[in-house]
Parts: sequence; C-alpha cells; structure tokens
Amino acid sequence: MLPGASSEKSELYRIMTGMCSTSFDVGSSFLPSDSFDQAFCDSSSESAQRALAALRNHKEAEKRRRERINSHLDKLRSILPCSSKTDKASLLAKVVERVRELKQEAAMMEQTSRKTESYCLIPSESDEVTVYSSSDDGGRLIFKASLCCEDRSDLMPELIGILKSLRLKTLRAEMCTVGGRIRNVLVVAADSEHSIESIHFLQSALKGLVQKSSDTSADRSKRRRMAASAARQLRS
Amino acid sequence: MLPGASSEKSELYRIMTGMCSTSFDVGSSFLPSDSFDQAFCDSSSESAQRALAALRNHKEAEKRRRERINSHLDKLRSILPCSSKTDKASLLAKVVERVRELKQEAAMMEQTSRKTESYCLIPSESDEVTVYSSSDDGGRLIFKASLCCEDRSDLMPELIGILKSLRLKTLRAEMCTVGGRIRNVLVVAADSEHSIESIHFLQSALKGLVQKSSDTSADRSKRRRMAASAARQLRS
DNA sequence: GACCACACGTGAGTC
DNA sequence: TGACTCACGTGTGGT
Repeated sequence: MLPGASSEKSELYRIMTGMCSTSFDVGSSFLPSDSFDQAFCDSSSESAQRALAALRNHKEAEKRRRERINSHLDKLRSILPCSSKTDKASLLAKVVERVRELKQEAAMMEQTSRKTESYCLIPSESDEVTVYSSSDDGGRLIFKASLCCEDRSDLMPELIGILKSLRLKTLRAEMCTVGGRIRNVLVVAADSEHSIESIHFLQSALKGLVQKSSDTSADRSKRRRMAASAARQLRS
Repeated sequence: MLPGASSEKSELYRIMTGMCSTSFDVGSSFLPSDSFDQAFCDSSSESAQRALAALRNHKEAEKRRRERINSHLDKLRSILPCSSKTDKASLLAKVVERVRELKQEAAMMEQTSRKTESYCLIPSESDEVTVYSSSDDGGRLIFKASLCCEDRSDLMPELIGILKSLRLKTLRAEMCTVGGRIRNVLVVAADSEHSIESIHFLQSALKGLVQKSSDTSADRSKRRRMAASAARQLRS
C-alpha cells in the first residue's frame, strides 16, 4: 500500500456524509470513487458533486506535479556522482555546489577577460605570476592564476605537484608555448579548508616555480656564455 | 494564516477525544498544544501523551526538512538565470540542463583524453580536422573539434564566424601556436535545433577553413619560390 | 469557478 | 524505540 493512501478522509467527505470519522474507514484499497459517489452522493446537491469532482481533479493534478518534480530530481541523481538513495536535501546540496562552481568559473573567465590579454595566450618576454581570486559570495573559492616563464620539461609535473599539495582542484588549464617560453592560465577551485588567504600560498609557490625556471635559464645562458668564451679562447 | 494550518486534525486527536470531527474545529490560530494537552489528555494514558509528543516532534521535523530542501532550491534560484518566481519544476528542469552540460563537457574532455595528445597541444606538421560528438543520452549535444593548420591573422575571426553561423556555443577553447602553426581544440554545445548530423556541417566548415590556410601558405611558398627564381634570373 | 503551485500535517517505511 | 525521509491528500492564495 502506498503511504498516505489511507488518510483519504477529507473534511468535505465528512461534512457531506455527516459521519463521525472514527467509525468511517475506507480501507486500504484504492478508493473506489465512482461507487462511492453513487452510494453517498446521489441524494446530495449538484454543487457538492462538482466540489467532489474538483477535489479529485486537484488530487490528481497534485500527484502529477509531484511526479514532475521527482522525475527531475531522479535525472539529477542519475547525472551526479551519487547513489539512487541519496536524500532530496543532500542531492540538492550537491547540485548547488556544482552549479555554483560553473557560475563562479564563468564569472572568473569573464572578470579576467580575454579582451585584456592576447587572444591566444602568447607568452611574453618577461616572467610573470598573477593570481586573481573570485569574490567569495558564499560559493566555492575560485582562483585564476597566470604564469609566464621559460619552458622546461619538469615544469608541468612541478606545477601539478603544487596544485595537489595545496589541494586545489583544476577546473581549466590553458597553455601556449612559443619559442621556448610558456604561458599558463589556470582556473582552480579551493576546498572548504581554504580561505581567501590561500591566494598568498599559491602566489608564492608559483613565483618559486618561475624563479627556478629563470635560474635554470640563467645557468644555461651562463654555460652558453662560458662555452662561447672558452671557444674564443681556444681559437685565439 | 499559512495555508494548511487549519487542517490540524489528526486521526490521533479524534480517536483520543472520541469527538465527531464535524463538530471539532481548532480554529485558524496556531494550535495551543500545551493547553490542549492539559485540557484533553490529563485523563488519558501516558502512552497516548507520548504519542502526541511524537506527533508534534514529527510535525516540526518535517517542517525543518521542507525548509532545508526549499533553502537549497532558493539558492539555485539565486544562482541560475531565472526569477524568484519560477516554478520548482521548471527550476529543476533548468538545473538538469545546466548540470548535464557540465557532465557532458567533462565526459568529452575525458573521452578524447589528453593522454593521446601531446600535453600542451603542440601543433603537428600536417593539417588536421577532427570532430567528435558526445553520446547524446538525452542531454545537450556536445562536439569536440580539433584543427591544426598554418596560423594566419584572420583565422580566429573566421572560426568564430563559423561557430556563430552554426549557432554553436563555445564551452571551452584551447589553442597553441608554435612556429607559425596553430592547434585549436574546441568544445561546443549545439542548441535544440541541431541533430547529430550537424557534425558534418561543422566538419566541412572547419575543413574549408584549414584548406584556405594551406592555400594561403601554398600561395606564399609559391610567391616565395617565384621571387627566388626571379632573383636568380636577375642575378644571372 | 477553474487551474495552478505551494506549504502543511500525517501515515508509512527504513535504519 | 526514536530519528529520519518520503508520498499523499488537503487548504489556500494567486491568476
């Protein structure tokens, strides 16, 4: 039996029949509305019959409405990473988080708009590290970090390591490498442990990364200069 | 008065008091539970009193549950592009669409995984156009297009024009330019007018774009060859 | 008055 | 048992 099915004793029914509700029980089967109407309502006024029909319509409409809502909730359950038995409230909490992420992300992409950057992220000659943070309006904290430096093979692994150690989840990453230099634009989400202060950790970690790159390239230039000078000396 | 507040006549109340429900009306004010208990329940059994308390707890807990759910729905209303008066059902429909978009996007990024591509999208020597489509499981149709060709200044405007004319919404775009060649990876969403067949239009449009690039570069090489040959002739 | 969307209180099921 | 989640039927206000 469906829950709530036995509570089908509307005030209207009781008023119409003048029955004491304690002695009236429709039983556990589905209410046989038509025969009920015949049995009890033939002698009642037509307006009461119409009211009864309206009540039945209302009941069914409400059922349809519930089904509409629940079908959407089921769709969400099937889409999101959650079981089919997560309750409505926590399901909706997950959904809120997801959608917020999307919105924050979009806002961030808009805020630090492409219009102010070269469209295809072409790296500049000078090293750079910039970190923006989204306005934290109750949602998840989102950072957008941009760095530009000499490219080297272990840059990406180290960058990934930094993000992992700071427990930052990468939402988007774009990069462009030209002539040995690389520009990297990251949109990352902080977890709930982070505050807006985390921006400093991220910034200094990225600065360290870029610094190491420039050291390496300085070494390389130094070596190159030494090699050139050695060659000159050998030639002379 | 809140809707439904006057229907506070539980079966338990009626059974306990043995009243005929037609003559019993608690009125429209909030039920004064304590005085009610004193008036009607002092003579009744203790178990009945406990049942009554349980019923009150239940009622309040249920109210809290509803508030929890509705607060999440309100959050969603404030986040999504919709008024504060949109239906629960249509709100949830919008949400489903949004989340589906996210999931499709992520699945697409995973499916055509980076592992099979060079990590930083480095363009290849040969021209390429590939278009994947997401498995359309009722959600929005998503295409992932990758193209690689000679770079030229009007490539981006033309690409944007193609997407606009096909009414494809760009969800993500990544690109990498190296030594005059460009690789472009796009994730785009089709609107409801599109079918899976649209993939062919997109593909041929992109092929046209790449072809034009190679024509231009062929022209350029041709011109360069002609200039070189002319110079040789002049020198001879 | 008909229709719609909502909040409510309640019975039932699950853990 | 109690604490919870859910579906239901209903009263009500808005169009």
